[in-house]
Amino acid sequence: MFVSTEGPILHADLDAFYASVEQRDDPRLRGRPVIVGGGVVLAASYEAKAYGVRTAMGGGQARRLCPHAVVVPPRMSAYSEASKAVFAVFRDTTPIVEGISIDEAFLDVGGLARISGSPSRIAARLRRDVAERVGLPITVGVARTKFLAKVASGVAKPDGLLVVPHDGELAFLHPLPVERLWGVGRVTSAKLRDRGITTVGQVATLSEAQLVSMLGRGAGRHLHALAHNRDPRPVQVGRRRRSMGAQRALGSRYRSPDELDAILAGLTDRLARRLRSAHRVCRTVVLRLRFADYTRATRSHTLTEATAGTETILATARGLLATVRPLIDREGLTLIGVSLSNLDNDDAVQLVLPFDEHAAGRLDSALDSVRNRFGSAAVTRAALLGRDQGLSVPLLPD
DNA sequence: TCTGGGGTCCTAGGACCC
DNA sequence: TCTGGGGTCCTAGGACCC
Repeated sequence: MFVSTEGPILHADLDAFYASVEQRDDPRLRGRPVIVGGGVVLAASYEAKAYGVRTAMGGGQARRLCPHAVVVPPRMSAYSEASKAVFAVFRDTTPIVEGISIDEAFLDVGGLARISGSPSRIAARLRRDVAERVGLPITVGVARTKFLAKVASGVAKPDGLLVVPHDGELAFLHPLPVERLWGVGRVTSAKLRDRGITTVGQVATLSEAQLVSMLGRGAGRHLHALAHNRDPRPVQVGRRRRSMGAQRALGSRYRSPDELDAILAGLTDRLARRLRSAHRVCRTVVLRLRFADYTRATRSHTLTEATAGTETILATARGLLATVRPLIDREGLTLIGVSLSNLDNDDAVQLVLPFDEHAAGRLDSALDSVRNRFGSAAVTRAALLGRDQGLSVPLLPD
């Protein structure tokens, strides 16, 4: 993992990504309101957003708001391909790229000044390159920190470019509504507004202790730092996925146990294939449920050995499902999902030592020999699995 | 307004270890 | 026998993001 040390930072965010790809690929859709996804809105073009259509809105409501919108089914492979092309442009701009999702990334352009010009010139060229090479509109925010760059792109959308100057950071930040802050969603926003706090500047007048008592330790500290424009997080290259999941909405219809089992098997099979093609293994299987009243529940089980085998994962998921039968019968299931976590590389080396009373002492010498063979960075975790398994040390090869 | 599918991170209690 | 502090892992739930 490579971590940069300097700014400035660009936040590049494709506009109405799925809808823009549809408009790019079908000229008849250009200039018209486009909604991707029928049951639920996955993306809406800016022409549709003008009528109040929003991502995650129910399809019925979206069509009522904008009856003349063109509704198209999603084409995930087209979006995935477009995303790869855009990320290639990002990496031609700077090697320090941190992908956040399919349609946005942070780029550290510190140190590029002599080669590529000022950050605003770099950002303008990036926008032009994405338009020319991929044919999509993209908004770029430029600032000294990740957080501020992200806020800037949000303010500049769509098809915009906004640079926050060093001496104008708080003047830019403090008048904004609290919902602009990354990490302030429905619940946090309601808690703040209940106390009459609506702008970032007002958040900045509160002490960290006040925010922590209002929102909890993590969120309170986070918000306090952001309101004072403190964000030391570097742009990180090569972050790896920490979990992988698949889920399916079931509607309100009753599903027999056999039907549920078949759905579970389908989800698990898909997921295990994805896991293997990513050359990863998992150790924890999580069953996700959502009920008719939209409450949620999860059940998880952690295996002693990592696996990417469909049979092992399915058997674990079935075991978890069996424990929640009564809950399902009582509440009515509307969504079922499986998520895999505790991921590792499938070529991680496992070093197993026989267990005895001297094992803990021997572990140190074993680790030393492993460090000598693979380098010190190779040792990522040491776990005592129990007497039967002995000591197991999963390793990442160089 | 009745909500898809994919993720991240945090919290908190309990088990277990030193 | 009772007491303590510190750490990791597992499980479950929740907020938030795109």
